[in-house]
Amino acid sequence: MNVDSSNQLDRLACDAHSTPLQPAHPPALSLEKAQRMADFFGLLADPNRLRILSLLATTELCVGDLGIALAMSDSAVSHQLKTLRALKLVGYRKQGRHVFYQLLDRHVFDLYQTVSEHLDEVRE
Amino acid sequence: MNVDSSNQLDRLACDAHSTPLQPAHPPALSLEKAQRMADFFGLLADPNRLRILSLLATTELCVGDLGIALAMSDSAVSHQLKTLRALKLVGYRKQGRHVFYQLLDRHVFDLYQTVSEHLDEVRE
DNA sequence: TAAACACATGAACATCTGTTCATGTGTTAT
DNA sequence: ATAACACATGAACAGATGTTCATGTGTTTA
Repeated sequence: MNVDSSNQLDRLACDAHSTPLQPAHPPALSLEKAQRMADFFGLLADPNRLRILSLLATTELCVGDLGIALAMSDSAVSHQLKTLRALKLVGYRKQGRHVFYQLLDRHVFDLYQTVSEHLDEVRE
Repeated sequence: MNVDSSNQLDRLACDAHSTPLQPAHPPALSLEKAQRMADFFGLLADPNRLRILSLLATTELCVGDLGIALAMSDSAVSHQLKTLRALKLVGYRKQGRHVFYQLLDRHVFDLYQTVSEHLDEVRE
């Protein structure tokens, strides 16, 4: 185990001046989990991805329809859907030459709505 | 009102082939609101910002302590706190030459926890 | 079979983002 | 007053991200 006296938590500069702290700081998030959470939030950090999700929350749609409804190129839509697919947020169903996408994870839509309401409240 | 026959929603290509759709698609999110939501999620899309928030959720801390606990430079921490301050997610209190930051918006921490649990579930 | 269609995908490119580095402001200690 | 400290901030640079463009795959129509 690591008993290096230069351990970072040993030299918290402000403890003497501030509110008493826990004996040891909970080491926040591990970098690894913080990174996974950041990646997840990053998925929702694009207006076009949010708009795609908001449409799919209402009904199943194919790539072309999404492109038209959102004024995006088919290619751009397809790239975004690939991202959403990789994270298992949307599923798809092939029918002839069309591919219909659906929202897989309602959980995501809950987040979406929570933030939507939050923004309506603060209205900074 | 707009009755332009080239209206995008008039020429949805796949409607005839797919599940019946609403008479008119809800136009998803407006680009403007989608952008505001994306900006908000973008705030949470950085591992170091999440770790800062997770520490501040436990206790008030000054810039230097955050830097040490997270192994970040004071400058990097300060830049991130500036971002969080701008969005009114954290507040601060000056005491001597220290500046103590607190979490202002518990709402954000709820989101943080929701996603944390979500990731533990799916574990892709 | 050939052409048109719906979608996927890799590469290139422009933009955004987070860090470092240098410097500035205000406070405390000598 | 001077030096050291705690923090803020602008510029610059590197890495990540989203779009376009060109092209490829599979399906339907003529």
